[in-house]
Amino acid sequence: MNETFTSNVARGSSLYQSIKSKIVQEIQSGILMPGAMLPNERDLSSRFDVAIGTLRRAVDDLVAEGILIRQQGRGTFVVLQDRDRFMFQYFRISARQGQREFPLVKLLSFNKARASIEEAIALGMQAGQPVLKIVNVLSLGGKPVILDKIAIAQHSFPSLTKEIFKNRPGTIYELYQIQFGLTVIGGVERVRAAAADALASEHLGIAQDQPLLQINRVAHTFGNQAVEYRISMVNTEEFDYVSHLHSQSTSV
Amino acid sequence: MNETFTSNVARGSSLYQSIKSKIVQEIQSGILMPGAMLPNERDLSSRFDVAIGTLRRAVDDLVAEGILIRQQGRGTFVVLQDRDRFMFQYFRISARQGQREFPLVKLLSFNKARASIEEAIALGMQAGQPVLKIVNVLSLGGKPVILDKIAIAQHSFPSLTKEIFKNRPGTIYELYQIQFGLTVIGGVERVRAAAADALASEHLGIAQDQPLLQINRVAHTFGNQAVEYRISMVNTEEFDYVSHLHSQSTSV
DNA sequence: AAGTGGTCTAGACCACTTG
DNA sequence: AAGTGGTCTAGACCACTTT
Repeated sequence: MNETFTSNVARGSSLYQSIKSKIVQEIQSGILMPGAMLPNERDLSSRFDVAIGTLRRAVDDLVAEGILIRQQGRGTFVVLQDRDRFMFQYFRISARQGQREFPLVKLLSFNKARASIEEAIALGMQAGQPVLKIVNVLSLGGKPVILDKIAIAQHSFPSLTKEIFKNRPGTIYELYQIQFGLTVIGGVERVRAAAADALASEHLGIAQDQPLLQINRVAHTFGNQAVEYRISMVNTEEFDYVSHLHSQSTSV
Repeated sequence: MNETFTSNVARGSSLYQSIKSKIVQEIQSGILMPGAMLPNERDLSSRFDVAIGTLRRAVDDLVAEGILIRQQGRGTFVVLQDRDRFMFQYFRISARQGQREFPLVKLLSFNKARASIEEAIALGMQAGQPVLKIVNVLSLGGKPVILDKIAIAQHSFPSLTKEIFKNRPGTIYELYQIQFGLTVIGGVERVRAAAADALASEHLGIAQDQPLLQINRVAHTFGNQAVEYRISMVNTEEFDYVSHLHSQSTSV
């Protein structure tokens, strides 16, 4: 009944899967910018030549995956990596007693270097290729609590300079998304305990060998492609890493 | 058009929400036992007097929440807290190099005690009320890696003895579910770094003051009611706590 | 009032699993 | 072959937000 579709052999095999892929492609290609509103569901369903229920099924999935956001009465939008998103999805450090708080981020260093084996594996590249290495200190309640060491492949961020990074108006992931077209849609974190090294000791104002939480995060964009490798050292004297146990799904 | 419904003023306000509640009630009341197969969707939709799409929407939600599981061609089942479920949802410790592995659990102690303030807050009870305190050592690859200290309210597990606990055929959550009708459906974990104390040092075979990962978990059943408070001390020399960052939902 | 997403219906047909 | 869940249709009407 549908002779006009072009390539329904996208992902999985069902119709709504292929519509998901088409919407994602429009985001990746820049047709749908971060924060942009999608056409309404009736229009979208007729444009894709499917029933509205099928269109909604596709959008349901993308909302569940954190790629789109629906607001009844207003519209459906491409997710923006703003502060709210950051706090909701990517910042799990929370005061043991008291409110959740947005951290103050201070740049310590911004360097070009060659990827170590560990970084190369995490970022899916060859060891020795150029990476940008950034170190930040994050403060909560006025005190330095987290030391973040970020590694990103230089070829993904060709024009990024220390000044651009430092003067970004929003979050780091917002910079990736708006300036470089790389939308972070998820990540995997491996958490362990480690003794504070000299750098952490100095910038977090703690004794060397104090137990810290080490979080190794690989953040990825569509197609499970790695965007950033980040090692966070967290002083958990007054803060916890909070995680919710629920039945996962994972896809895209 | 529907004059036979009894109490659609259950949760939220929509029809599918009230059907969710009815199914959950049948699980809680024991009409639907863990592992049991639900009637097929056509029967269920006519029993609840709704369209099949509405019935499916309700079941969709319960599947996403980890309460039901669908298997195409076979049926829909009440989730059983077996080993697969445990590994999938509740055991996030993974070897840094190598396969994920089911731990060998060894009982260290099983005692009756009075709830500390911390335990009382976690379990939603009064400090000083009776709790059961259980200590386990979990081994991976033949070596002791995790020390688990469990606290549960005695009034929720009236007939539980050391022998019953020790001789359980399956997982701990399976015991809670089948013997005591308490289905764990989720939990919140607060993770931090801590130095090994004497008990951890002794049973994990490590130096005192070695950095360990401490995981404080409150596991809950329907209605966000706390079932268990568990503190895990993990030797992360060879293992990580693995967590996936995705857009959460949370409900029930 | 107009425009958006949210709920619900009443089917048809497809894909998968099992006896 | 019979039974299960999965996909898809083509609407109607409700709830919410904005102008």
